[in-house]
Amino acid sequence: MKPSLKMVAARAEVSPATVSRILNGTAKVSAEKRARIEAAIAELGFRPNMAARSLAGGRSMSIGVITQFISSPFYAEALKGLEDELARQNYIPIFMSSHWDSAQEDNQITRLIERNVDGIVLLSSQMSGQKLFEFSNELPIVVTGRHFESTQASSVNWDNTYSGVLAADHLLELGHREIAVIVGAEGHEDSHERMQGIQTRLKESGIMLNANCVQMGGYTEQGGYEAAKALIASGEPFTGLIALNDQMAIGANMALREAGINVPSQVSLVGCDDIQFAEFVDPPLTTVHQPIYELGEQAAKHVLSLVNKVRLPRESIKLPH
Amino acid sequence: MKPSLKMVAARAEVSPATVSRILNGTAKVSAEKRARIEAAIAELGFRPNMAARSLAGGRSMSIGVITQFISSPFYAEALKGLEDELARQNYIPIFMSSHWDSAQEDNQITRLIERNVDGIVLLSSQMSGQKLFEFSNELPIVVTGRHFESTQASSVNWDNTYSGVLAADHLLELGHREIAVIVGAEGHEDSHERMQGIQTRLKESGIMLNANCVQMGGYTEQGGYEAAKALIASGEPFTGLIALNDQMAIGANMALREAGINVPSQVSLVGCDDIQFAEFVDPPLTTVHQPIYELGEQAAKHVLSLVNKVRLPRESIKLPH
DNA sequence: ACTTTGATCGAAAGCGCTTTCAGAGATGTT
DNA sequence: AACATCTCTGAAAGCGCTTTCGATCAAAGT
Repeated sequence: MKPSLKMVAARAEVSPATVSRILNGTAKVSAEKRARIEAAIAELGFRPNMAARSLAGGRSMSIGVITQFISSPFYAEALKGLEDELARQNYIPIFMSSHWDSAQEDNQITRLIERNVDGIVLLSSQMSGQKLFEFSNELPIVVTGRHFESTQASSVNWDNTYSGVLAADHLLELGHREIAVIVGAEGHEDSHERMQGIQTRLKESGIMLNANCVQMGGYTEQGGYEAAKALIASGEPFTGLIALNDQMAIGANMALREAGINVPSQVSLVGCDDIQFAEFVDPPLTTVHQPIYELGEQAAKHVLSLVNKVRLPRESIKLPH
Repeated sequence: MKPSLKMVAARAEVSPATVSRILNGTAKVSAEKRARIEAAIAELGFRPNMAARSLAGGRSMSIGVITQFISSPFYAEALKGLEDELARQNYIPIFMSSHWDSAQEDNQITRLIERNVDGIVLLSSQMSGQKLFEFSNELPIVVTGRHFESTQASSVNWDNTYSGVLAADHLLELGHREIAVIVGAEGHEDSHERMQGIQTRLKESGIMLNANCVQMGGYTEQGGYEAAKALIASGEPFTGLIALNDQMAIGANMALREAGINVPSQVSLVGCDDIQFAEFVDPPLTTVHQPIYELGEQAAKHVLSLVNKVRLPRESIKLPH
């Protein structure tokens, strides 16, 4: 059968406790025994059993990660960042999808807790602050895309306001004065912040955003497509168009093309996020790059710091663009 | 503290064994006790501890899933299919990326075994048949994108030959006689099979594929882009172009556009896979749809059947297009 | 020479479940 | 009425580790 810690101990002629100690580095062991144990481990091909470890030790060396949809192109790089950073510290991520459904999100978190994850990362969670707070009493939580802090929770985010500023600046520099925006969804902090940044800049340039020029696209290609159609149909003139994420920008691009409006000669289009596909759209999408990989990495670092109760600089992290 | 099975037992005034029995449905329990236990579970909000379960019971109710890259747009739907089907049977997937590196793949499998997964699904594994066989002696394995069978392993795949046939037929029906192909990578069964299908059809129409008209694109956008450039540079005339996956087709599309070759009026382009983004390319990509979601679902069904030693129809599954 | 201290290690008690084994009733059989 | 069969249940032994507690022995202090 599979070699167990006990067998290693027997072979190295030490007690199981000592083997455990060198496995975890929890106490000094004489060089001689250490050598014997390491030899035994190698000879037997011993690999500790995580179930037993987590039962006895109380930690599972795994972190739950909840996304809207595992394969969301938007989070692709973030997941990679998470995976890499966790692996570096010998943890594994357990990914789950909530499919934009807050009930499922709840349910998934419960399943993760049941599986003894040591902490949870929520990418763009929809959950109410109240619920979030309750969960954060049970185990360490890190959220992205919104602000949230408590003793067992922190958040990692980009400076969304600034990304709005960048998008607006780009259009202003090109000389556009009639600008339309496709926003995400109601109540999304990041959408709101980006909009904030845009409006600040426009106001500084003496431009007022007409309400007709702001449409909601729900962050999807389809939504962006429809939002752009609505903008065109509204008759409101615009020569610059900002979509608050790339997926909507791609949809909008299609709608513009279908309406016979050329990008970029007639309308300048700016997206946000710089997802992988952005460069393969025709024309390649102008977009505000966000350090997505780093977001994942930071999120990982922060849950682990909470798990290990190591103090990391705490105010919500804001990654630059 | 967290409620344990023992506490439930105490509250319901039965033995822990009986609680376990109703939890697992492993034996009949009188209606009266069942009711008491269920009440106790609800009142205490008891959730079994997976680590303990898997230590005692020998199964972890989790399946390892290895992909090249978790967020690969190609596997997006497959992962969803896996996730859904596993959830239905109360299992969870543990996703890991191998980043196209067979050493990492090895390493990840070891990490999964260490974590007591009950089975493993390999999406487009690069691993040698030998290794695969060794692992399949340790635990149930299902592979996709290649053929592999043993007592503890099976494979799920599409009928790739047929998808090649479909792509070729499409171009032939449009009247094309000069056809070029961008293939995947050396030694990839699926690429090979698709090519097989294409050549069969072309031969039937009396068309010989010139070696210059076949370029390798490594399944990436970038690779497709370069392959198309090479095709154009070769001077070989072609009016129909098949890329053996959509990502390469998207790259090829860019190269054609840059070369001033219009799609579809000058060259008809056909992709393969029907990934999410295919419809947002300009022009929307013609592609051979593959039931990717179903692939994931089937893969899940098959590992679980191996895990539970239930016999499912075994010859490798071939899903239609 | 005798107590203190410190370092290294083993015994043993769990962690929260599952599962075998056998006992106790209930039911059926001759 | 006596015996064989079932059905339901509890006691108890682990599953493979971690961790506390105290023992042991060498070095150090007085």
